[in-house]
Amino acid sequence: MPQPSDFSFTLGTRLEGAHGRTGTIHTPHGDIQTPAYTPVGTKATVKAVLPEVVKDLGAQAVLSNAYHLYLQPGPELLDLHGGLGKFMNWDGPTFTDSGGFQVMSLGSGFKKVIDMTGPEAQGKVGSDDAVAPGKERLANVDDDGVWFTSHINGDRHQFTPEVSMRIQHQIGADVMMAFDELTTLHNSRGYQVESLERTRRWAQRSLDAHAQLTEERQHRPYQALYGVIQGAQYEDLRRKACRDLRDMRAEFDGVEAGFDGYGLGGAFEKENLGTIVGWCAEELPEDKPRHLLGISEPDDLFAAIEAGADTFDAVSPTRVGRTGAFYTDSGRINLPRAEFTSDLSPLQDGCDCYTCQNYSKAYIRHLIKADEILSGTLLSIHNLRFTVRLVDDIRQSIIDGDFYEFKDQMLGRYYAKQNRPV
RNA sequence: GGCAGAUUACCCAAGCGGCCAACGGGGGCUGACUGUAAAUCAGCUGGCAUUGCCUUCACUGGUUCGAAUCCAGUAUCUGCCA
Repeated sequence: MPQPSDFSFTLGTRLEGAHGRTGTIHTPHGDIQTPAYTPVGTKATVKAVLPEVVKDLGAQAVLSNAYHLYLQPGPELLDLHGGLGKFMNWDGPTFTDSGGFQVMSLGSGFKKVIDMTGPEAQGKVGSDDAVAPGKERLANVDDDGVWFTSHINGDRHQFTPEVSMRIQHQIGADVMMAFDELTTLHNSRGYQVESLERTRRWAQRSLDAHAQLTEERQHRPYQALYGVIQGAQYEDLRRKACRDLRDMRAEFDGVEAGFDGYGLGGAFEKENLGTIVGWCAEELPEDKPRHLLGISEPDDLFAAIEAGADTFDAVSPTRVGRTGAFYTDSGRINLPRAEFTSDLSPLQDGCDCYTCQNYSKAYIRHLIKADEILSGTLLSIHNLRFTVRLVDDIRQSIIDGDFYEFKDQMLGRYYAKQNRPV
């Protein structure tokens, strides 16, 4: 019978002088050495990359999205396949996001665009006027849940914590996220307070629904549930959110249990990302994993790992790759630039990825210019490998005791863009 | 040989007397992208300069206060008729 104890976290090496640590997450589909970056495969595919390649480049897990898979092809089909992993031919651990991100990206995230045309930013984003009136919000929040208008066919769907949990159970990922509301940096403190209270109630409902579904679906391996912490940039709200979720309990077959881990959510400003993660690390239990949602830029990874985050997902490596840019130790670079027209060198000298082992900048640039889809594949592979390797190296530096030296060296080079020959 | 119609910036193409350095594509250049409505999106693309100025719409000449737009001639191209 599946039970919360089927999922666990073992602490490894602690980072001196901070909350950072290494560890191992044990899931029914294998272990994850942390810290770890997990590629995003929203619709049960890491866009443009074969799952075997994702595995070969060192990714330990992938994260998909409940909202997108609910709309298409429907969670029943994944259940029929025996879960997300079997469905997409990924035999390692899997995560799903709850659909909480879409509350923002299809709802208030749109408001952000409108806000930018306001007095403060007037004249800076001329196109928003043209775009804004024609678009409508595709997500509307109330206390019970969120009404989504499908971007695929316009159908209306209500997402509630219970709906999200049912869908995530059907999808069958090893780690699920509680249904939350993601706010933006543009929301007022008043709205953040209101939203956080809603997210707290949704977390309890998610946990209750999860306990019930775990009982109902005993033929499946145990699926872990992370509570998602919001609270924007406010210390009191973040700390309260952590304590609330830390103490939350539900009854699993007569046994009380809480969340199996925690998702750190919200829109972050780079300057205070580490600080916010640090507040959370102080409040959250040390023996539960902490997943920072949607973050993967090198400086953010260092800051968040140092402050105590264990796993990360973000679309950046794949999206940036599909849209023509690549990561290097010296910063992110747009490959379509004319200077690379006949550059026969790999994206990054010394990179061990499949792309760099076999292709030149000039070739991949040609693919982009010629509109060939292989460019997206090759750049995604490189960017994923870059990010996975960076986090692996950070993990090793914690074990070796030279995290801070590695951080200074890496970030010094990465952000010294102005010194880069162009 | 006759008749008709074309000629616009790198390419295609709108414009048919002033609001035109000239719509829109393509191409080119640059930038953005962090729980993916994203193989997407944005800006620039005659020259020079801080509002502005200068040289352009095949060429030459005219009409007009004012022409890419009207007239005449020239060149080239395309149809149709011999």
